[in-house]
Amino acid sequence: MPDATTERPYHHGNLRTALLDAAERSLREHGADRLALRDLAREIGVSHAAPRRHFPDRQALLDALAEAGFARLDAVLRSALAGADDDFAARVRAAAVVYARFATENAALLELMYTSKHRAGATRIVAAAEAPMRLLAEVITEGQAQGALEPGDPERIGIILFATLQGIASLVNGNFVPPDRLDGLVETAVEQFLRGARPAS
Amino acid sequence: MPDATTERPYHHGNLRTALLDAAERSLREHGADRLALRDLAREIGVSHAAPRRHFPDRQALLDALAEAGFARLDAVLRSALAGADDDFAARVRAAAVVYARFATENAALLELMYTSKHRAGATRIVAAAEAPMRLLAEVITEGQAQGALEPGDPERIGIILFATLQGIASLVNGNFVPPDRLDGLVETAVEQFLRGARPAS
DNA sequence: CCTACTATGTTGCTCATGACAACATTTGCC
DNA sequence: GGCAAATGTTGTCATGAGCAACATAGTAGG
Repeated sequence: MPDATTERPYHHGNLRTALLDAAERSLREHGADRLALRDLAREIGVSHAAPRRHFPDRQALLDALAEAGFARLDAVLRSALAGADDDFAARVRAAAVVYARFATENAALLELMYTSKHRAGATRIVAAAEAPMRLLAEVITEGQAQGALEPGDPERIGIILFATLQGIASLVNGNFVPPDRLDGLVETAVEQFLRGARPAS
Repeated sequence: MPDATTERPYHHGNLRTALLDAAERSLREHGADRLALRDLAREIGVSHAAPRRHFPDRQALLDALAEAGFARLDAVLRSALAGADDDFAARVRAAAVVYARFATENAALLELMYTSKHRAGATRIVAAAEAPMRLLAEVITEGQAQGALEPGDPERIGIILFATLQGIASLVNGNFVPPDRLDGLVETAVEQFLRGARPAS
């Protein structure tokens, strides 16, 4: 019987979600290294072993966070593109700005997302990453159709754009470049990209 | 008195270096997460508390590894550039290829190097990173002098090149892109960079 | 030489965490 | 209603980080 005052039913209801939420906050505040399952359990008010019912081990939770991160990134990008002009340059700019913002506002999460190395079972993460990458590739394809871009494998070109943005964000997140230079760098990168990948006149 | 057979003098001689070496191997084999000071101590044959005399805590060791990593990267880049042609495009290509190789052959180390977030005292790492960045900027400056590049802050342009390469390596290291595409991507990225940053004709 | 003094290692703790097992309570389905 | 699967709980173990007190080895003056 639940205690009327503390209101703690035996079953939490949706511990999994609560864990992911708490984990994301912890990630943001303290980084992945200091994220402890037991902390989350305490914070939520369940026993220290409860998380195990939803995530076999710590890494599984981190993987789930990364996976969700890519989904969110995809959503954010899609939303930005939906609101953007039809002009190819404008669309690339919009995507780039949004990506950069997402990447710097969720630095620790980004790290998690791209740090799948050394785990065999990162298949889900890689799959989740395909959505935003395909999205970029689609934008590229549009650009090629508009004649703004040289022909060629759109995926390859998209990957390079993706990589450039990720690299810039990574340099900012690592304090190698002051944050106030972010926008300028992204802008220059996009300009160069547009110039470098346009058809030979 | 040292035991003649086990040959273990009370003082190791240069534990610090031994620790860094062992740490780098462990990093390469198991990743930063599973790097344990006690493991290193065991492997080297000293007591579990010995590392503390050289690194106040685990993070300090990781920081030292990252710092050394940037030094090595700088050396590798310098060496590649020293052996490269005077031609600007050739120099950029050489640097890019070497960077990409270093980054993918030392994936876990690279991660450490760029993951200084969330630590206040990462000053040394950031400082160490300046060497290779300056090097890139110098190459850019040369290119501008040769007229192969548009004028403008060489640092900014160098950062973008740097970021692009880092991003590509990161995507490969994270298994988001198959390793055999690395060379092609780097090449394309360099071509686009050279086209995108050259002076408006 | 011999005596501090400092650097470097060692032993022995404490504490936290992840992982696991055995048990308890719900929930839902037949 | 009753049984099986979910979901939580308590208890335990192994491991590692960090700290303190102690031991040993170089080293620098006197």
